[in-house]
Amino acid sequence: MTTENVYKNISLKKVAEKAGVSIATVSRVINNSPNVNPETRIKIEKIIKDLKYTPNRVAKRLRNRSSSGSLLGVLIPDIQNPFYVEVLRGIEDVAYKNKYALIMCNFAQDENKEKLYLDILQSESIDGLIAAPTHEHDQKVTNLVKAGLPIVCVDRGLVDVDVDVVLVENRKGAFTAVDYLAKKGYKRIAYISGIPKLPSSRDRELGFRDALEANKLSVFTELIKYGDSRHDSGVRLCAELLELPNPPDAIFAGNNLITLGALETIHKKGLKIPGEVAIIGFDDMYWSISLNPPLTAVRQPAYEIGKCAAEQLISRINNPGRPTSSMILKTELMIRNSC
Amino acid sequence: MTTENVYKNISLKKVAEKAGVSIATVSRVINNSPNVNPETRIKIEKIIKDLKYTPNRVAKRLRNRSSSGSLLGVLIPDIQNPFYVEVLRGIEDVAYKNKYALIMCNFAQDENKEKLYLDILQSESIDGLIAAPTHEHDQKVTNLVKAGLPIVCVDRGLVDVDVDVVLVENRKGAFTAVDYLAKKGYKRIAYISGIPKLPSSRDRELGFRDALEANKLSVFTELIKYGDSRHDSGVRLCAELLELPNPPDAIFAGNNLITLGALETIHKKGLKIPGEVAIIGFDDMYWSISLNPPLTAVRQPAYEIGKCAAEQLISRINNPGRPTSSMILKTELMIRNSC
DNA sequence: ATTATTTATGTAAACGTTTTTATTGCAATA
DNA sequence: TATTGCAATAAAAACGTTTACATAAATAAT
Repeated sequence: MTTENVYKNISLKKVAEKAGVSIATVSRVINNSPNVNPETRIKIEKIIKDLKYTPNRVAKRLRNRSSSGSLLGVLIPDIQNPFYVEVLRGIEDVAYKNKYALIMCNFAQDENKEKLYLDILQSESIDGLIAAPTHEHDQKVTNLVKAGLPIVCVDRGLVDVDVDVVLVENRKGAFTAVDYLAKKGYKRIAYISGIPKLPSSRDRELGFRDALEANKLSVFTELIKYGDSRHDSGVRLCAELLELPNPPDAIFAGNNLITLGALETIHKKGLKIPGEVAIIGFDDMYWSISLNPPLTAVRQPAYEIGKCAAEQLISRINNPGRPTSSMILKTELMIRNSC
Repeated sequence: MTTENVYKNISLKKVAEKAGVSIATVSRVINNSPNVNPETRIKIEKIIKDLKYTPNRVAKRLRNRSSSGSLLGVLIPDIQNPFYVEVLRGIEDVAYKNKYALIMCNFAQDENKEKLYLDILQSESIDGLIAAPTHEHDQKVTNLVKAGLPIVCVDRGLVDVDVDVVLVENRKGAFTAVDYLAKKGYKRIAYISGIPKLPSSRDRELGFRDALEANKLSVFTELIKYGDSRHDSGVRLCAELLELPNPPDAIFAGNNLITLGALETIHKKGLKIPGEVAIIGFDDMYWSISLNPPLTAVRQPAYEIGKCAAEQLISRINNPGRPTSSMILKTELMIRNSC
């Protein structure tokens, strides 16, 4: 049933034996505590090298509830979304530099899965967590924050508790995009929203409405569609829009995956972009230029988000007392040919 | 300097106290071992529920070198590559179903980073590893296999040791693609290869050559370019190809990222696809249809690869003695409009 | 010369499990 | 009745660390 690995690492004990010294002393040289005889230190260091000793991170974590340079959790909603992949890259780079390993949890927008993963993370005694919670009132994450686990939220904040957070200017970014559309002369602009309970979706909708108002365009409620932030909902909702008796002349897509889905639908219907319908996306991808047509989109600095979040997290781990901070990063309009 | 989390989980001890019983007994009901009084069991189960006890996975792993349902390592070369993201999804789904958490290690084609990550993984006492090693002779991974750590290789095998492996028919897939090109009448077909020391790159080149030969086309060595499997090399090598005095009329791109890079270059030069230059890719993406033009490509069942690998791994963990197996999955030509 | 302080090291407890071994009480067997 | 066997449980060791405490020797202070 259960198994046994043959391989076994060198432990402190082995090193101590070889050096004719107690494990405490060896531990001290490893964590270079003061008060160890320079000669002893050198001798032990040599043995450590010879034996290729590496400390056991599991034992370390068991002993020290939070041990420096150990394990970070990452809880993301959808690893198929290139945005989160970029965020992950940013996190990973920083984590690696600081000798943290990453437990990756992709909860696929499933709140049950999220809960289970959080249990696992807690039970793995992670040192900190970067999370994009399912929504602003996420109980489980909120509780963890309250319990004192270092946490940084990305893409979406938490409302019932004070927590570090890294976001982008969703409202402003959306405004820029839709304003651009309006200035180009489009009159019937649609919005395909991601999951409406997400603050990012709502903020983008606000930006969308701001821009329509600023340009004295009316908002047509039938042109606002709410989906689930995934590719299929882009496909489906875009079809619904285009089949309207009076379809939109331009579409603002709420995220990456929705944009791709919408493009798919438009192409399937054989419509010309931007001639018959224009499209602008929230979220840029490095291959947006190779899309048909090259996509105009609001770029989120995804890599930066991940990087900042990881830095914030590590800073909090090292200094749990410091006041919480929220970083709001800027977006950028990447103008190409889809509108 | 170091920190202390306030939060602390319920331990076996607490449960045992509450139940007026020894921790051994509690442990027994948890792992439902036989020989525990049904009444005691019920009583303890209730307390476990009341106290919301969850076992500490760290302690578990420390005690049992390999404890069922704990930690798996994933070592992948490039998380920016959508192919690996799909593989990861497959792995993650299976892992989650079996209560394994995943430590994600993205070594970004950097052998040093790979080594460091492997050290970390080992020191985390992972139960098993899914890896796409840097090359067939990867010392570190080879050693781990020899040491008895359950390992499954994906995308690339290991040559100095017997190991489970999940691959696709690279040679045949490449043949199909290039044969398709040839049958369409293209005469000067180029190949942009990924890292040449990877077996997958080499196999795809073999398939490429097979197809040229089968169609009585000559291979022009100046039309075979070797890169590093990344986006930039696609951009660069495609440019080199197109600037040749006698440029190719069709390009077979060795992977995902290369295809995207090549597309970028072709578009920058304002060439018509497939009129002025055709392109066919190895690796399909779910949004290939939205590219300009919709991309014809060889589809690897990436999700399946991940799924199979994870299943193989778990099966090996539960049964370390079983003979190694290699699974070779089929590819599929997705015909669209880029050639 | 005596006491206090510092320095280097060792001992042992603790983290939360699993598991081997030991200890009960009780029924069954002789 | 004495012995054996079994079922249920407890006790304790082990996994590999860190660290508070103890000890001993060496140095400094009185």
